[in-house]
Amino acid sequence: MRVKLEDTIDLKKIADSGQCFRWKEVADSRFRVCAFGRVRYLTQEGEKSFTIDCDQEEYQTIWKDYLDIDTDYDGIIASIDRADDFLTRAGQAGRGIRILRQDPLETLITFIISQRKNIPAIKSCVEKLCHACGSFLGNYDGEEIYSFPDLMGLSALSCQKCGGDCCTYKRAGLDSCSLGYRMPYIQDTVSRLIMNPSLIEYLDQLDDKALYEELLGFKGVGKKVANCTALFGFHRLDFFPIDVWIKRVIDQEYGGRFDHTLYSPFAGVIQQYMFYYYRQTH
DNA sequence: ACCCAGGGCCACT
DNA sequence: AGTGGCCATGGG
Repeated sequence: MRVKLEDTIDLKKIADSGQCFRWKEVADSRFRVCAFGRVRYLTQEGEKSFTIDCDQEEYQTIWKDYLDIDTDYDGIIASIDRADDFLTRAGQAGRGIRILRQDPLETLITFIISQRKNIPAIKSCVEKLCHACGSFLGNYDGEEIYSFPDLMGLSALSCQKCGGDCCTYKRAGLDSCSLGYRMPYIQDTVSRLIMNPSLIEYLDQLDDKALYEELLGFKGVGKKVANCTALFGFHRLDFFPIDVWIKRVIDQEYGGRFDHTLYSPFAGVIQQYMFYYYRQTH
């Protein structure tokens, strides 16, 4: 079906924005997206329109929320301080980026993995993890696609028999999915969630401050990963993750100090524009 | 071979 | 509260 919006959407920029790691451009302007155990193709039509291969009902119940269609991103760009030259340019460059409403578990695990990896390495690591303990969804573009594993699948990571380097990997012909020293972090997080199945639901209803503190309680989750998880996995648009790239922006463009609270409650959106723009130009 | 990556933990002050 | 060494792995 074809979708027309009031607001701008740019699929390529979203795919390159570092918030999601399972989008693949399979042809010009055409993206294969795997989320919520489904595989769909999104194709850019105009700057405010795209197509998706699903019916109206599925779009309304799943993908409209996922793509955060109800948030006015052009309005956020319009609110950027014109006196801030860098941010004005970043906002223009990033027009069309949206903050996806991604699955909280997938986001948490993925950003624990992300530490000390570049984006291509994160992508290949996540794909290995999906292949090792996700569900087979079908063949697409000549590739076997697997869902991001649920808690049951992830629990294979701490299989008692195999002591972590699990039989699931052997079956998939993989080693430890390149998780490296993050393996025990993931295992600990997964076991906490299995012991408390309503924990995600609980986290979701906390306010920003309380959510942040709770996220910091997971092993392997520090300030940066907690910020990314809150922003991308719980759609808390006011979180402002500071990674090596944003640190460079702040140091080189703002003399070491940038007050993101100026853009509350959308500081996280501003952060995405900075991140995207700076990476495009350096 | 080399450098670094959407960092966090732990042991020090 | 702030700092520095260390961590496992792979992409460029």
